[in-house]
Amino acid sequence: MPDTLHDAGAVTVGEAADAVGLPAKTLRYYEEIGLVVPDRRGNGYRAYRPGEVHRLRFLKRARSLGFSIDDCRVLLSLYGDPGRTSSEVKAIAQQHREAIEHKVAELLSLRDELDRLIDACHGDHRPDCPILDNLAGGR
Amino acid sequence: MPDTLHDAGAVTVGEAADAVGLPAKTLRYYEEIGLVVPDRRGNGYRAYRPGEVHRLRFLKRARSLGFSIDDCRVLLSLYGDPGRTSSEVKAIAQQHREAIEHKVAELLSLRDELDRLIDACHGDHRPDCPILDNLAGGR
DNA sequence: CTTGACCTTCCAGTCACTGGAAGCCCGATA
DNA sequence: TATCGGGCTTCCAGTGACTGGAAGGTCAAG
Repeated sequence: MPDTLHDAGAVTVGEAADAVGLPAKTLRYYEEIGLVVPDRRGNGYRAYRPGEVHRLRFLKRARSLGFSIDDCRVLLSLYGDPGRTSSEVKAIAQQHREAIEHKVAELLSLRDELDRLIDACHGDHRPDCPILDNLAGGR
Repeated sequence: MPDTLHDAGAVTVGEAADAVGLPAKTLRYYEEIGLVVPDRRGNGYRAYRPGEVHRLRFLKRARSLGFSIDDCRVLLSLYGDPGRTSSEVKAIAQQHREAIEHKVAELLSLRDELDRLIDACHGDHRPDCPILDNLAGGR
């Protein structure tokens, strides 16, 4: 576990995972797709430095807000770019917000349609069922 | 295209797809997973009979209501089972409704959180950005 | 020296398709 | 009869974002 002089402050994938609250598998996946690429120790073990752990935390938070991996890639690069503008960041967030809003509208419409079918179905021991009738009727 | 005496009323995958409004690829996929398995003509072509086209329409409608393929499998089997009870059907629909409701709640919570961040961000040419700050701060 | 907990890579599976390649079949035209 | 175009066949791979598992290397402790 040392290499302490060479990899000062660096931690293994398991330690980084515990520190951030993501599975180690996910960290390996993020490396594979080039999101957070740690150094390696002499034995081949990943060595996450504090900056990379920080990026992982950033990623975890962004993912928990529903941003796609591609969005996260852009957000991370903006985060690391002193020449960014806040309008670039805001645009991504707004686009994501609209996508969510759109999906909510879809789901609410589905829910309402299901509610109508569920209300129409007595739900007893008999076989006749307005839900199946609707599915079969296709309309 | 005949075989008319043997496969009366049966249509090819393309014709069935057009009739139902699903891509032919999807019909082949539904056969692969055992949802709707048509006969074959002498030349190997799929032969969808009216009953199978009907099941495909049922599937299309159920999928458009957001039911999973597994749900659809059960719904189809209930549809074809005279001994079913409407309560079985209703239970599936209610479970699906609750899953949708749950997802809506999640998305609305995400949306509200995004709204707060978006409102806090002035969105101009300057680099400082509460959205990035929040992602980086993790809290 | 062995145990056990790590770590490594690679492969497969998830869900419901979708795209594409290679090749067969059929009706219609030249 | 040759061939052309369109539709049919199968099989393989990719999507998003991981997740599970197998086979094997590494390391500190007992």
